[in-house]
Order: sequence, then structure tokens, then C-alpha cells
Amino acid sequence: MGLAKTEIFSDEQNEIAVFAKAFGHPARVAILQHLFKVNACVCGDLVDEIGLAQPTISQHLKELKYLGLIKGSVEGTSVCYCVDSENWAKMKAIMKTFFDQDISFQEDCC
Amino acid sequence: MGLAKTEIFSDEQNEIAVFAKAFGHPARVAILQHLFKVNACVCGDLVDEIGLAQPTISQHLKELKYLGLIKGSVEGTSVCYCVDSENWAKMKAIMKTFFDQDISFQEDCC
DNA sequence: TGCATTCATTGTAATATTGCAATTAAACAA
DNA sequence: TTGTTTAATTGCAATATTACAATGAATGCA
Repeated sequence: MGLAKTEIFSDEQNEIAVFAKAFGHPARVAILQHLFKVNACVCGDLVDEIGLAQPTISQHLKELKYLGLIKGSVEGTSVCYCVDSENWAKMKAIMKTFFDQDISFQEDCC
Repeated sequence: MGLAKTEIFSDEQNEIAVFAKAFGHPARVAILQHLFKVNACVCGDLVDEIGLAQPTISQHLKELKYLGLIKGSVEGTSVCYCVDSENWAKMKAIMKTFFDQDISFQEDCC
């Protein structure tokens, strides 16, 4: 179907999956890494830096923005993008809970 | 294209994306959570627990196994699955580095 | 106004993902 | 051996994702 049956999962499970999917493409990983590195930059810089076509970068930026992980502000004919620290922290907390499940985990079985 | 241009990204970026994609579906999140909860269980238990058809669960298990996050051992007609603690820890370390980029990050711009 | 720059949007092609029915394979039990 | 149970595999339909050319929208500049 190509369509996940989200209705049979908990909100938490769906939220984890949605965030994880955002990091499920190397271009979005690269965008975030570059934004952390330079603090803020313009869409065109990301196009040069990453090497995908401008519409493709724009599409990836749209997804990250939709999830609230980045924000953009218009500056003349450019748009300046940067990480949304507050939402990044919230996302981190959710993912950390998921990843740290192994803390109280006994040991492998098979 | 539906095909990511992995060759233009670093190994690290691709590795992060591949792991993240594994968590990008709520069924795989649910499978891992259940395995952590009960320590180990059989495929059929996951089918009952999660509520997707057996072939679908089997397919998700295959992906998690391919990434090394879980392992399975045949026990009669059943297959017992559990988390691979060692690889889980390795994955966590990689993802932690990615998520903790914000540690030395100044502040938002726009 | 007219033109250039920058980015978003639209449309489209190629590929990937998800889900399941049907089937197969393997192990066990009688 | 025959039947049962369990899980993997196959095949397929529906949808999602990725990438980009072409275009559009907005701003700034001459």
C-alpha cells in the first residue's frame, strides 16, 4: 500500500516514526549538520554545499520546516534558514526516551 | 526518482539516514519497544501484539535484522527474536553524536 | 519600468515502501 | 507418512518519496 497504518499505533510511536523519517534521508542530515556548523545560511548556500538541485533542497527544507526543526526568514530575495533550538531539544528528548530503553534491559536471548 | 543520491553524501550521513529510516515506521518502533519490554518473543507474538498481518511483520523484522538491531533464532517451528544489545549501543552512539550537535550551538538566527 | 536574483511551486518520471493474499519451507506431532 | 503449526517468501496493488526541469512569485536594482 505504501501507506502506514498509523491508526493502530500510539501517538508516541507515530511521533518517533515521523521524526525519524525526517532524518531518513542523507540530504536532510546534511542540511541540519550544515546549519549547526554555520549557525544560519541561505537556501542557495545549501544548494552549493550539498550538490542537489535547488528545487530538491527546497523540498527537503520544507519538510524540516513542517516538523518545526528549522525555521526560515525572508531577507530580501534570499531566505535565511536556521535550526529551531527549542523544537530540536523537544525532538531530542523524545528520541532519547526511545533510544534509552536499553537502560533497564536485561540481556540478549538468542 | 525515489532514489536517494547517496554517493554525494558522507558515509556518516548515509549511516545516520539508514538507521533513522529503520525507525521511520511506527511498526518497527513498536516491534523494538515490545522486544525491550518482554526481552524476547516469537514472531507470532508480535503479530498479535501489533495487529498487522504476519507477512508484514515478517518484512519489518527482516529490515531490523538486516541492520543488525535485532537477531532471531529458530526454536522448533517458531523464531525467537530479541534486540542485539551490542549493535543497539553502536547505533545509539552514532545517533547521539548527530543529536548532540546542538551542544556547541550558539542560538537561533531568524 | 525592465531586468536580475533568489527561492517556492508545479508537474512529471523513476524508484521505494507498505500491506496482504497466496504460497512455500521447515519443524514437530500423531 | 500425514497433518499441523509457524514463519519466510513471492507477487501484486496502492501509495510515498526523490529528483529535477520548467515556471512562478517576490524582492531589489538600474
